[in-house]
Amino acid sequence: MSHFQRPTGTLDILPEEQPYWRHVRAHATRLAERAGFERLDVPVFESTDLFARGIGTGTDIVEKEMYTFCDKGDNSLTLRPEFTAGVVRAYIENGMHVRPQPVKLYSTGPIFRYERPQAGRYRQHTQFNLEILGAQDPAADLEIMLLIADIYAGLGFENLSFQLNSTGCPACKPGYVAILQDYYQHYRDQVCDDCQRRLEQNPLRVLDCKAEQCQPIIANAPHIVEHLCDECRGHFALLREYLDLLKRPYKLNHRLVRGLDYYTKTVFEVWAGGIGAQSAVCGGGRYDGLAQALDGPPTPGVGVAAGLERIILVMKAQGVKVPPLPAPAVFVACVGEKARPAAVQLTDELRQAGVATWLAFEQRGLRSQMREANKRGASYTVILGEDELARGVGAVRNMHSGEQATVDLAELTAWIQHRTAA
RNA sequence: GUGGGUGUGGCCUAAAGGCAAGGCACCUGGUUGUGGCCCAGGCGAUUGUGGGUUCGAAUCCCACCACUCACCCCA
Repeated sequence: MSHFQRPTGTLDILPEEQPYWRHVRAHATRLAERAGFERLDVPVFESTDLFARGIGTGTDIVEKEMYTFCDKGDNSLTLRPEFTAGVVRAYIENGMHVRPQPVKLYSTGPIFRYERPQAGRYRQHTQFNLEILGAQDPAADLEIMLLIADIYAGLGFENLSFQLNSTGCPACKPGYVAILQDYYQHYRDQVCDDCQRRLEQNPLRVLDCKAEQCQPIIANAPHIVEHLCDECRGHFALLREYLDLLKRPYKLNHRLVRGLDYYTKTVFEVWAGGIGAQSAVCGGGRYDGLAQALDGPPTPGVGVAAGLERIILVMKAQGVKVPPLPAPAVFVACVGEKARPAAVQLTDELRQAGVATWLAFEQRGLRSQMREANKRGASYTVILGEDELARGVGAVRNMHSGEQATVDLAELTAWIQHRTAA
């Protein structure tokens, strides 16, 4: 065996896996476009500085997870560790703020983060991403959440848990952080080492600590929703009112804080069971300060990113069926060198007519070719040998019933077309 | 970055210090030109890599690599 292996944390997606991928992508794309989202493709790599400034220099992603390299022009570039920063950059750079607002965009493709792989986590994974730029209305937050919920529902998912919280804005978040830090003062020597560090660097993160000794302290910690400013409180109340109106269940999770700096107001995740410890199948929220942080015009935004590998894990765990790979409609077998030109010609003719056709290569026994036709799941096998050539016909065998007919070569394509039309 | 588990043909699984065995898959034949079931044969492994112990290592020891699960964190 070759000593070449795929890089750690990457995936080969084999042909037999593709039905899942095709189905998820087609479904998500269809629903996104139905809701007025347009596709935006952004580069796989961007200036390192874009992500550092967009995501935040104190975050794990920027601190230790980026694939950063220097190109020959001595520019520091980074393989995108998420979509949002690139999408907002594209919005600003292409002057999309002069289009009718808001702009609703979807993107899909590979994302790169240098992490230790585990169930549902890879160094290269694939996201389906939605963003609404230029809308402050909580109805935009709602629309993102509804769309993502509809995508999961349409895939047949059950038992998903929607987790919702608000993390405030620059006007109220610092006040809450101070209150939280103040509360933790009393328990400084009781919390885990990680939380001692978090209290200095990223205080909100103490809330989703899983260490045993921190649980009772978290349970009694003040809730951010009780310390929001008027604007944030109103926004959050309206969003929840809409969700209730539409009878969309969600769980208010005071401990939900996300790892990226740019989030303001709404944050949410969707959790699925049965796929290991990495159970979030999507995560998102509002980022009203991001465009400005990237030197663009002040532009509110809200979005979500869904991980396709995890979605496919859920599909498998829940036994969701997907359309199978298409099998060839016709297998062209040929006996004897003299029949080959006719076989090649017939194959081309069938394909030009839109019939999925497989041609047997090499000179092999008919038995072997029939076996191959069977294994490939062909509906019909056309046998071309010297007998048939002499009479200008092909022997056409129905591989399901075993019936065999003799058909004029001139009419064969139409004959097959007629019988294989969906 | 930390910790646990696992590495034997393409895939699955035996061999517990003494000839690396079997199943699936693949190829060929049993039928001069007819698939699925059956039967026969064949191809295919320096046992993840490198060292060490031993007369002898898939097996014991060490290191590295990879996979995997979990922590951290996240899709």
